[in-house]
Amino acid sequence: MVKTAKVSASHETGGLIVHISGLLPSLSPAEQRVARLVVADPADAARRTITDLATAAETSEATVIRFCRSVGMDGYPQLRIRLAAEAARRVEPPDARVVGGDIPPGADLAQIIATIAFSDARAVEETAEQLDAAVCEQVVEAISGAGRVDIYGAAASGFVASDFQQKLHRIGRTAFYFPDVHTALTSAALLGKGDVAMGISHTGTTLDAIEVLEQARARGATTVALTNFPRSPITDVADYVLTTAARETTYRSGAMASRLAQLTVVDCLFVGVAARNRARAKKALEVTAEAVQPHRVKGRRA
Amino acid sequence: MVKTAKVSASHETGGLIVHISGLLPSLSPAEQRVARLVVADPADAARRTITDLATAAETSEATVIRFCRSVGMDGYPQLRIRLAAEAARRVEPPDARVVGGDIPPGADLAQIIATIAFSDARAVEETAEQLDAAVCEQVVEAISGAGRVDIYGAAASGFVASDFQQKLHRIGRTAFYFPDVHTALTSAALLGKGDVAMGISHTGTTLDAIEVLEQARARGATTVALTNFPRSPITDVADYVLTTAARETTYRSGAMASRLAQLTVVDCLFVGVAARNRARAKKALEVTAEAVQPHRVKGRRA
DNA sequence: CCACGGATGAAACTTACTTTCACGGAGGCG
DNA sequence: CGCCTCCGTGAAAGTAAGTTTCATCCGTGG
Repeated sequence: MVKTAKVSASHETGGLIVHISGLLPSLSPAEQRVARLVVADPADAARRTITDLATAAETSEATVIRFCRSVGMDGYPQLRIRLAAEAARRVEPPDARVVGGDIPPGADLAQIIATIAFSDARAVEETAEQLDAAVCEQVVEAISGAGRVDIYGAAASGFVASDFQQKLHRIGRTAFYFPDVHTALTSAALLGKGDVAMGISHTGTTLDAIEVLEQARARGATTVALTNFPRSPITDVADYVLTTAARETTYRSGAMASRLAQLTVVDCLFVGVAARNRARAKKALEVTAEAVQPHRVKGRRA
Repeated sequence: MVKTAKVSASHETGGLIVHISGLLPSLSPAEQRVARLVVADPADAARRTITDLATAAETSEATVIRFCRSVGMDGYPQLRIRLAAEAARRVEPPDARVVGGDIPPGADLAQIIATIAFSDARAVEETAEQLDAAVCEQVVEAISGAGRVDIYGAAASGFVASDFQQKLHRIGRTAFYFPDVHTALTSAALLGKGDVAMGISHTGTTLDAIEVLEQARARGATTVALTNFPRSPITDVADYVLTTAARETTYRSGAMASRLAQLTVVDCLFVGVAARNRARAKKALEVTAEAVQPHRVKGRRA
């Protein structure tokens, strides 16, 4: 558990708002009220005094301080300053009404496209911003040295898991993805020291993924979690925690932005692993590309 | 105090640093020392407490307050916040070397992350920009009215296809995805007028996808292609062509940005379809979300 | 039903910020 | 030449903001 402790130290710059929204579910009700105010209008919050903000959130100053600590700040003044900085950096979204998070009932397709692209792109950028390079590095190292890598994810996260599996496989690393929990658990039971198990769950509450990591950990394997919520249950069973920064809107079950954010992280890990052994990875990619050549139409593409 | 009065009105936003340097000569010696510190490193000044800054400027807190008033602020906290905001606005452009597209051999993970995030986010944004809303609208309409939707994609595009299938399924539309060409062809043969077949291929040269669309078209189904290359072979067999805008870099076989771009398009179509029948889609999402509830850890994510 | 633990706000407390005021030195005037 | 005035200055008092402590409340599980 010690190694994950330092994860919190990352967030030195940027992504504070997203970071807060990520922590939101893990906060107590009163703190959530504060968090919502802050997220809704960071610039405004930065202008307020602690008493003022406490009143606005219908709570006490003490709770506001607790909130500050919960999101990793020393105290209120620091939060204020970080919020001011964050707010200043903010790019004005194309259409405030649309981008507010939700898609209005009467929206036409052009609006929908703008909204989605905005939140998708933001998720990717913000995820990268708050990603802890040190933790990534360790995960890359673990994967590079692993005899075997098991990846698990359900539903939408399953695609991501599967995508990562395919990528690793293509550069010659032994990786598995099992859509079925039972098979995954069986496989996890066969992992050992030096192997890696990775669980992907946006909410971090998917029982199946947690079980798989637990099993893998019990066998001595290194466990990695990829989730949007830094304090969700899955992080309890992970040696390394990688977080995404997606604020899903309505249709959240559609898991749109979160999925892109997860893929971004996967890309980073993939390139990291590939970069560790450029020659071998490059060779593997060329060979695999050749293999599918007969399935392509020759000639123009422009 | 009269001299400073008029200054306060202007400079509501931005240019604070410049403003201060302009006023510098008109300030008293002790205030100038404060001003110089502030101008030299606004971000650092924002971090300091008033006592701290006073000590650093070898003066008293009172002078710092006077300085605040001299430059038109209400008090120290306001100055702090404005400085933080100002400092944050100075965005340093991402490392050109990294962002150029390719990843240099000696790159560390932080660089890799920045590069990937940049190209991924760009792909998403640019794809949305060039996406033809009218074509999307027609595709959405076709899918909404379809008795059945067959989606085909190979390898990386297969994930996207599968993702789309799952999404449509979740909102109650009959959609299929077959990882196997043979099965896909068989299925395509059973399509008819009013049905939709969608082929996803980054290069637009994947034979399998083309064959599936050809088959579907021959049966009277509406065919849709999703590709990065607007004039690639697959577009010849498609009634509607949707394009992505991803410029893949090295490791292109890794299909990173292209995949995100494809997913963005899929998201747009999905939301478009869902928006056509909000009530039904919402209901379906709720029901499906409930269905997996037992597989989640209960309680808040602490 | 009780014991427990977490969440919460009131109040005590500390620190940061602001104001007041007295000192000292520069310049002006008698 | 000396006194008077005014401005800049920091010490110290005063006020407001932020922080800690602790008693209470409420839901949970034994």
